[in-house]
Amino acid sequence: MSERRKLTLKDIAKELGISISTASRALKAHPDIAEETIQLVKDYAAKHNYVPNIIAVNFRKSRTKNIGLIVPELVHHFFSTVISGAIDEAKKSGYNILVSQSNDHLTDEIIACRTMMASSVDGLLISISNETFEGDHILEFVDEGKPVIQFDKVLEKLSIPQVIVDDFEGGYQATKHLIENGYSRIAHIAGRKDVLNACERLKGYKQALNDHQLPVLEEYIIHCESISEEEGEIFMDRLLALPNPPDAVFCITDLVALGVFKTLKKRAIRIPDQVAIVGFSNWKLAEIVTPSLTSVDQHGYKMGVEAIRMLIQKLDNKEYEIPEKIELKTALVIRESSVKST
Amino acid sequence: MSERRKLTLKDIAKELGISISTASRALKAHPDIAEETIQLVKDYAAKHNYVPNIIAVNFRKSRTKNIGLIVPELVHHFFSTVISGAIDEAKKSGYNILVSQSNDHLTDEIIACRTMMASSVDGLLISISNETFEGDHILEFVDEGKPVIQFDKVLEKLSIPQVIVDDFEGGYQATKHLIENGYSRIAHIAGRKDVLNACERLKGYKQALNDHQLPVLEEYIIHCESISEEEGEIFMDRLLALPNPPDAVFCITDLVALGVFKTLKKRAIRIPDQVAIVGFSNWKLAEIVTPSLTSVDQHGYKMGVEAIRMLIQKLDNKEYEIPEKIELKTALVIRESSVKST
DNA sequence: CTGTTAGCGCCTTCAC
DNA sequence: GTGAAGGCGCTAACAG
Repeated sequence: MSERRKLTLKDIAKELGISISTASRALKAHPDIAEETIQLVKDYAAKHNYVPNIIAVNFRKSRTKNIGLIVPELVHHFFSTVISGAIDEAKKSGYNILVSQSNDHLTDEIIACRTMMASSVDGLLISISNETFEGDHILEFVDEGKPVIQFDKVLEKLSIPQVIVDDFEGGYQATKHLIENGYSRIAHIAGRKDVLNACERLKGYKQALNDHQLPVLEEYIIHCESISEEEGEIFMDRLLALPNPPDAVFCITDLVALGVFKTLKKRAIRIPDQVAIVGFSNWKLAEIVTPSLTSVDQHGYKMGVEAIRMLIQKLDNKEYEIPEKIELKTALVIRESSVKST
Repeated sequence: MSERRKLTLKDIAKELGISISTASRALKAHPDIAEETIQLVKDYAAKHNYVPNIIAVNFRKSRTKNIGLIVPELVHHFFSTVISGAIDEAKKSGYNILVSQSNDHLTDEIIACRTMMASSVDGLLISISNETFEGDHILEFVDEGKPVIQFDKVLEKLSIPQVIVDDFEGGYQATKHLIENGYSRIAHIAGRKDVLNACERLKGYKQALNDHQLPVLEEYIIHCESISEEEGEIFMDRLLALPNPPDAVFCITDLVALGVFKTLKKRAIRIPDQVAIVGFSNWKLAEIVTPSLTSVDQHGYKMGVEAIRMLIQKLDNKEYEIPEKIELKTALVIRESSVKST
């Protein structure tokens, strides 16, 4: 079993009575090595199953073939989907994905970045935490000449390429869908004011109302802090307490929508006949709840794939133009929670 | 900005008029270097923020400080929880986690293993696919002298250390709980006969019935193939068609339980008054469904932590004994689906 | 066509 | 207390 030392080029060279470099070149079928030498070496290598020492190769080429990937939270349907896409795509080019999480804390994110840097990944994919408003720790990568791609949650001012979803469009579509299905008093339980994605969704919501001659009412817009189920419950209660309560709610994310469900059920308010709901992200739970939840899909897998592609193109230094920003279209998945049964 | 070449030991040595080896030793505060030299070097290094080239260090030590982690499916609540624990724990010892997935296919698993091997991880954590009954691809790691730890879904015959959950106990507790809550005709929608975890849960179920003088009825036990929501629906229908249908169902996993929910709701059968349900894994969905689902928690995060600990102990070659098998206890999380409202 | 040489950056005997 | 030298495994420029 173990401890048979791995075969090296040196061993092959000695055994075959050739030089190390010839052996090296033969294995790569270098054009000016004799065909028969190539065969000789390749056969020997195959027979003794020679495997090049990757650590040495990487050292020589000063790279690792590893790509760092930092997300706010790993145990999260959307992000795990992105990771899944990133892994599958990276594999195709022989890259590995090294995952880390920030738990939505800036300090953790900075540590994760430094660790990634220390372990010498060739490049980085990052989706920033809710607490990240400065990106010096991210720029350190760029300063080292390592490419970085932001995805989903991005820091606009960094001027680092990004792969995002069209949150504005998503918000617009969700709201438009509600309007077209006969709802007119549409509230929005929004995200944090300081998070870009949330702002875009809010803008989309407002624009859709405007485009359909509906008023934008400030009392219909409530901003979350923790983006939790509890907030959904509480804020829905608050909305219902209004003199003129809404007949539909567009929620910043499915989890919040779930809280809204709870409040409505507790009060025996029928969904979608009395109040309609649309979520965002299209988590697994959207299909599970009763009634099932209409939600805006963000194409997480695709986002992972595209982000990796962009990064690998930069790494491999292909000459053709690489777009600095990819904006994926959202897809509204219409289910029961937003379509009246009549 | 970029392209300022990184500082090396050589640079420091030249600058300070000392030799490379002295610089190297000084940075590690080697005992027989003069205190003042140490200060000199350390100060210089700090001032010019010298960072050792990890790739070179790893090459020298022929290791990577990377640990491979292969799961059947990344986008899966339980596994992402395990990964999360593994990452957090590995970080503490300066190890990185390199994630890959098999999609529950043997071929993909083999490829993932080879890729991991090629990229030279120092060790491997693996949870096998449903199609894995031979483990030569896993043994290749061991042959290379790289430690491997199995977790959750393991191949018993490999005699490779494992971290698992006590599935037998989980099945036993779930069934016992149902019995104690007044249910006596308890069915089990089981997993595949060829998957160890599923067999253990089934054994636990049977044992609990035996211990409480209840008969084990073959018609109450149905084996899944794909472990899907659809199967839950179909099999529940089948169970209800029995002359003497069950009054409770213990499901191999929460997803299957969800299918059971659907069938019961479709037929307007009240949960848990007419039929009780217990799931397994305690996914997020268990708290979300109505009524909420009683489920057996597998402590995924802890499993990730323990598996990494075990592996790192092997890597760091600590001399004290390392248990070859850690069996975590399950925890029954009692919710509404299994407790009569009376 | 093939071999020699010179590193990549770091660590570690072995001398002095 | 410090330095010189060799080598980890592989690649590539430079000679023949």
